[in-house]
Amino acid sequence: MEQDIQFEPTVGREDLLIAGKDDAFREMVHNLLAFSARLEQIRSRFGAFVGLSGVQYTLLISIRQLQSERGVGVRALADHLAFSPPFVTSETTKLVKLGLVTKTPNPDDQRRVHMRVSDKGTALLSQLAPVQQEVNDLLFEPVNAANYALVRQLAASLRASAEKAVLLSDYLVGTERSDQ
Amino acid sequence: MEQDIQFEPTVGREDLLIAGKDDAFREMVHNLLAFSARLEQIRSRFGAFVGLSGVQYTLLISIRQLQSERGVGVRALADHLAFSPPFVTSETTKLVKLGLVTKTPNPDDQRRVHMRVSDKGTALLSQLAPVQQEVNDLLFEPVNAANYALVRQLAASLRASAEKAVLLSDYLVGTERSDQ
DNA sequence: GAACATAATTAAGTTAGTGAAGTATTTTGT
DNA sequence: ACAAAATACTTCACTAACTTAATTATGTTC
Repeated sequence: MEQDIQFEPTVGREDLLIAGKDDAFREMVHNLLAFSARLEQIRSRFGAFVGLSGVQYTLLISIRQLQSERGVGVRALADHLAFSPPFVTSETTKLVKLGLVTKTPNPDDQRRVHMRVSDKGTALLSQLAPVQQEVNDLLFEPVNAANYALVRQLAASLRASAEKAVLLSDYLVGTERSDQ
Repeated sequence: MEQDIQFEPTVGREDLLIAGKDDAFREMVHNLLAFSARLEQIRSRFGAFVGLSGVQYTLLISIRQLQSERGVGVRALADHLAFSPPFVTSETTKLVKLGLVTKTPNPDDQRRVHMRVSDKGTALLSQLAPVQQEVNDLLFEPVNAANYALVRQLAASLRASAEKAVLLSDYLVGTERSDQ
């Protein structure tokens, strides 16, 4: 009987196939997809709590995360979140107008800008902290002392491999698509 | 010295704090965020490869995933992906017009609709399979035979806990926000 | 069988997000 | 030294993504 194979497998590596089928893999991807949709919903709620859109909230915490001593640039932030630079400019400008973020020119390169979360922005985020605690405690309930290190390591390496996968998919779509 | 604490921790559970700080947790969240942004980029590429938008591609594979013998309804699909039902209606109607999806009325309840991926849709997806294989192999490179079961289990339980966390955040934003 | 609830759609609008072009600055090659 | 090319950000003009509100049709309840 050959009819077992319903679809072409969407993954090739033997490690990720079970009895030659990708059902388990697909279910995993589908769960990750749903998880990621929920993360976005939650970010919208967090934003709403402090009067921001979900994206603005995401930008704010990403600036906080990426800002070094000096600050983070528009391009770096856009790349991180997979937004276009103009979009980052326009949304962060709103955050500046709200007084939550500062933009200062990079003294070494006047083209660049350094964005940082202002004191007011930090205050706003700390006002949100109790809500985040409650929600995050529940959201990451499956993560515990026993698997925390592993999950963190996994998150970091998946992020890295995903960056490579984007480049590969860009290449594949760019080339193979052209001869259609 | 008390100055060690820069920000209010964004998570409460002891398991997820290291020396009372949430730095590692925040980095993990930030990595998951970046990962999820890359997933979306990749879905756009997959879509582009077969002439669909990223969302349309996502809808197509989600229909395939959720369709039982009968098919999946608009509401169920909307909930799964956190879209509004009208949006699902309009985008899936496009897929129907492209012949990739079928919509048939539920015989038991004439209000409902059963969506299924058509043969043409299945063919389109299997045409994409080789690209998916290459990209997915790289994307999930950190997942291997040793940790596959665990990662799958984690994906499933995180999805479930995220669903609860959305409800909680809805509640918290709804209530605590009102007295501002 | 009237009142209510639910599923999907249509219509109308907003917001999110992009590409193209522009400005200012820095880098490169000669 | 300085024109040419490259880079960082912005402004502008627009498209696509997505939502809320109202509509239609069917099903449920008492």
